[in-house]
Amino acid sequence: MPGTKNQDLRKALLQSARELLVSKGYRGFSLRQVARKTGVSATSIYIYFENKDHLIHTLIEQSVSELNKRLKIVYGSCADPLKRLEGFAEAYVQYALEHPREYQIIYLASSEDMSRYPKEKFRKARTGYELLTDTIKEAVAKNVFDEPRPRTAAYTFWAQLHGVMSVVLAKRLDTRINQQEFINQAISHILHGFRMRTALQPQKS
Amino acid sequence: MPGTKNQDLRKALLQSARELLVSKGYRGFSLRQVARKTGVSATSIYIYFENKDHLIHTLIEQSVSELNKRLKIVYGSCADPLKRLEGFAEAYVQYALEHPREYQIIYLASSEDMSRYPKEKFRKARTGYELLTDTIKEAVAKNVFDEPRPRTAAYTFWAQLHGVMSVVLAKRLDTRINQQEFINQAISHILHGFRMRTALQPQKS
DNA sequence: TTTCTTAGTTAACACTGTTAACCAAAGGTT
DNA sequence: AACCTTTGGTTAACAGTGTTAACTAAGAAA
Repeated sequence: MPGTKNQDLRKALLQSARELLVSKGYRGFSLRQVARKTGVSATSIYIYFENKDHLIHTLIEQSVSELNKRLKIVYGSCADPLKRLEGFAEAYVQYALEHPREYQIIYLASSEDMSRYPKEKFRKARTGYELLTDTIKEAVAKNVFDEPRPRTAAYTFWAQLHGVMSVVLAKRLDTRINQQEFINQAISHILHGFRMRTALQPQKS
Repeated sequence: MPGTKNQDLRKALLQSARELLVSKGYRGFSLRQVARKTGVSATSIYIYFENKDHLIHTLIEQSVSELNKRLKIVYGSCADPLKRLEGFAEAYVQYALEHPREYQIIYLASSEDMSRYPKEKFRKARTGYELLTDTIKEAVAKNVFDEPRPRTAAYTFWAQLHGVMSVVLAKRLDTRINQQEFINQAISHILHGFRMRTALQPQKS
């Protein structure tokens, strides 16, 4: 029935897809299951999405904008750049812990086996970086940081955070290490790494 | 022919598998292709490996021990703990850049869709962490670091490095950012984050 | 010589993503 | 009203996947 607004089915497919991805993981995720769950034939998916990768890209896009939304809130509610940076880190971590599967698929896009993540969506993903870059610039202006390349620094910041969370989510931590403590220590280290570096050279033995 | 030492075919399978994984990526990797390339039927693989995951685990194990070998060299050839730490970072980065596909499959093991990476192989993977932990302890002893939990710190160090390299390899960097410069800055930040933290609080505006 | 084990095979199952061919309902045009 | 075209969906099929079951041939052991 062409009567039904096509966007309805599209949304339903995305919803089913997300639920399946979250419950079964990426490996156990198939288009045919998505179709079955939605009560529609498998090929209908191709009316709304170019292919499997495109569907997943759309899922990722949603997750990214959810994460960015949280970052924007922090940005708007924190005046001090250093505190704001800390807030970014906490929001990021919180999102990753609350939605581990979603978080992981965000970074799935890049595992190069996946067809290239489209430029346009990539740009959208970058708004988070821009908030971060601005914050770092502010910190530099206030002489809290000494950072010649704020944009690069912003990427460094995210990259380090991502590494930490990917280790946590992969449950690759030594069992003797407390997870929350690990995260806290990592955030502290990361922030500390951005501090004014007077006298970089340590005392030689 | 039972005459052929079964380890020969096993090795040949692993070799084909590695080449395919490197050339086609994880997505385009299939057991049947491995078998075809090796000139054997697909089901023969199941004589030497429990299943696809187990084959990949073995590949990962090899890569991990290659990486660990490089780290051991650094460990043995660097007296100063701080320089050694830097050497670890460089060796790690170099390995990731030289063998990007291999590096990526190491971290593939954890993407949780994959069947659990066996404990025993996991332990082997930890020898790298131990070298690192020792080095950090040394640095603490020399009063270069102030680190209450060296083991946690070691994980933090790897996690951050991993984040950096995974961003680089996923080509997720803004085109305006120079890759090598990004890596260098990241390493510098990471090391800096471990430095003695006297006067942690910044001047408030 | 007969039996047993080993290393390998082929055939088959139940899936997968994706395409081609088809169909029915709705809308617009004459 | 009658026709055509588009839209949103279907079923059937293709080529490929991981994995299992049943089988076979070669060598070792009895």
